[in-house]
Amino acid sequence: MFTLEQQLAEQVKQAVKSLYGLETETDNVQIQKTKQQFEGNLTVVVFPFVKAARKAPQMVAEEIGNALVSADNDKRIVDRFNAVQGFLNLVISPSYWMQCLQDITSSDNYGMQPANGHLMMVEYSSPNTNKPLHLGHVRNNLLGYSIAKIQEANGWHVVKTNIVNDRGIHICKSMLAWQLFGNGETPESTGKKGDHLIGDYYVRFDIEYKKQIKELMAGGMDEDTAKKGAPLIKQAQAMLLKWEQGDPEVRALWEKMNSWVYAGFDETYRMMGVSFDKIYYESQTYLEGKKEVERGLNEGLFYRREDGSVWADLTGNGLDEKLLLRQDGTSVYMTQDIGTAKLRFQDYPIDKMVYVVGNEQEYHFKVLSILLDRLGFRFGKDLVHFSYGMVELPNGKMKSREGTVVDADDLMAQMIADAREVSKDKVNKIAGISDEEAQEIARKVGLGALKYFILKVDPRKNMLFNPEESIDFNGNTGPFIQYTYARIQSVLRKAEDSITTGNLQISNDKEVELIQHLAEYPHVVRQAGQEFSPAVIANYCYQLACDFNSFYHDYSILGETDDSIKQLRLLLSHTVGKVLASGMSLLGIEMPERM
RNA sequence: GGUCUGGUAGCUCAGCUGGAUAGAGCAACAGCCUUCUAAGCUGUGGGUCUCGGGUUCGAAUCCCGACCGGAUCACCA
Repeated sequence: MFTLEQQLAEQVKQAVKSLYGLETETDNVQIQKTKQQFEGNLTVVVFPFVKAARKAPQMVAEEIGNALVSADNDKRIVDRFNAVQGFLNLVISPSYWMQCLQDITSSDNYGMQPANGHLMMVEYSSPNTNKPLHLGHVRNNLLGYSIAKIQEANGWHVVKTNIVNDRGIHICKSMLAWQLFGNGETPESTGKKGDHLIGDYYVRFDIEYKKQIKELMAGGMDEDTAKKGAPLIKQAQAMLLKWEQGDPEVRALWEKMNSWVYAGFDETYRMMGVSFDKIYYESQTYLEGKKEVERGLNEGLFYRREDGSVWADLTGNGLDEKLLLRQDGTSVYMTQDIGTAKLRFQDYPIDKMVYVVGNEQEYHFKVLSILLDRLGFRFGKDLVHFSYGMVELPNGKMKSREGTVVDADDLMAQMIADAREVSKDKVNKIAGISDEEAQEIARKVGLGALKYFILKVDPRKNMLFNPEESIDFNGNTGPFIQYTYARIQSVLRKAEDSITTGNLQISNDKEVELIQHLAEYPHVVRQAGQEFSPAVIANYCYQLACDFNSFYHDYSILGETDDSIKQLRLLLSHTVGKVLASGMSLLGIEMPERM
């Protein structure tokens, strides 16, 4: 099936050929949506043909317009036109639009591409196990989940994965602080989520550590020596060493504390509505990475310095030299990522690997790509680093240690509470609704507001979040779109017995605009996939909801007396609801049936 | 300093593969509920698209330069 644009482009191509003898490609025919202030649905820009025609733009537009209008009956889709300078505004015939609406309505999985037989793995979230998730992770999780959904819609078989950074000095710090100051506290004994409890001890470590540094410096030591020599950091490093040696006591403590954290993360993920098909743990992949580095060393791809550390020379790639193994033989971030990549490609027939990681790590992924390629992994060269921007607060970046982080659990709870509060102001809305249902609606709306707020902005750009100002529920927001959907469902519920399969009749421009908008959905999904941009979907849904609300305000659906007009409006409303729900689901946003 | 990236209304953001008079939301102001859900609709005000050159029929959009901001260039992750 050809799109309207494709059909028109073909016709313009023919017209230009017969009128001016100019051979052109349909790709060169510029067609855009007609601006609001002119009559028409689509506009052909005729400037490119002016030269060959040797006529004024206005004249060229009119000649092409006439050719389109006088096309054979079976091909004729242009009802009439108007030409404004070099712009040929086309009014598409109502019969085309009605057929279009019916095609959209009757298609299953409208906007979704058929399976392409390829597997894409999307890595996102990737938390450290020493503190709870914050707003930065929220953006990562929402983007990762949405990208996975969008690529699925574009025909990929997607495997969502998570690499948990469960080992290293950071978790040892929490473990040590808990051992020293914890008095055996547990999530059960404190009523705290496990990740928050561990986070508290991570902070506690830092406080005690700073105290020691201060004391040492008061005793005349310089700062650097104090930082390196403080007993606490020595103890933490000793603990890490024991961990690497497999010391049973340390391992047992580590297992216990990580299990608390995972229970906490699970709860956060569940509330956020994200999930994974396969989770990797760095404690299980870093050794594989070391093996690969050793192999590379033996094959002469890397080199060892005198101090025993192992490096990759990337100067030939325009980069620097990169450390792969420390002089004590322990692995670094890069080593682990190599190991993780290897295991993943052993586990799955991956055609495309996507890493959803902040733009601060662009250098890292550039290097990873080169190293994997050098090690002979065919997937290395074209791995995708989906690099997104930071979430900034009014006074800059979030800093864990300065207590300026916005906690993910708190934020979601706050959003839901706000949504509950807002709905209380809406009296006489939904009579006789149960408490549970009201809470469920508040959950969808609160989370919808948060998710939309984050996903509507271009992922590549940094975005600002002001904790002082609550996230809106009016205007260009998730709840606005959810509300539009709920309204539609309300109408459809009431219309249930008056839906027939009678004739359809278009009766105004707003209906046409809506159909035209609906027809763009598959293209929007494709574009979002190509650009890795949930924002494209979000903006589309907003526009569609705007158009529908305007239509809804101006015309009665159930009150329409002409049955064929009423049937068209019902069908149109139904389909708008369907597409809105589909689009929002690609953002991981649920739609309430009423609100 | 090298590399990457951004600068559009008071604020948050669209638009950026060149097209008509640059769009939304929030905030401000003024209207619209005995009628399908007012979390809605309509209107008013608000802009040297950072600045300067260039490319062309046409530039917020492409190119060059400047200024300002952010990221990165760790034996951190």
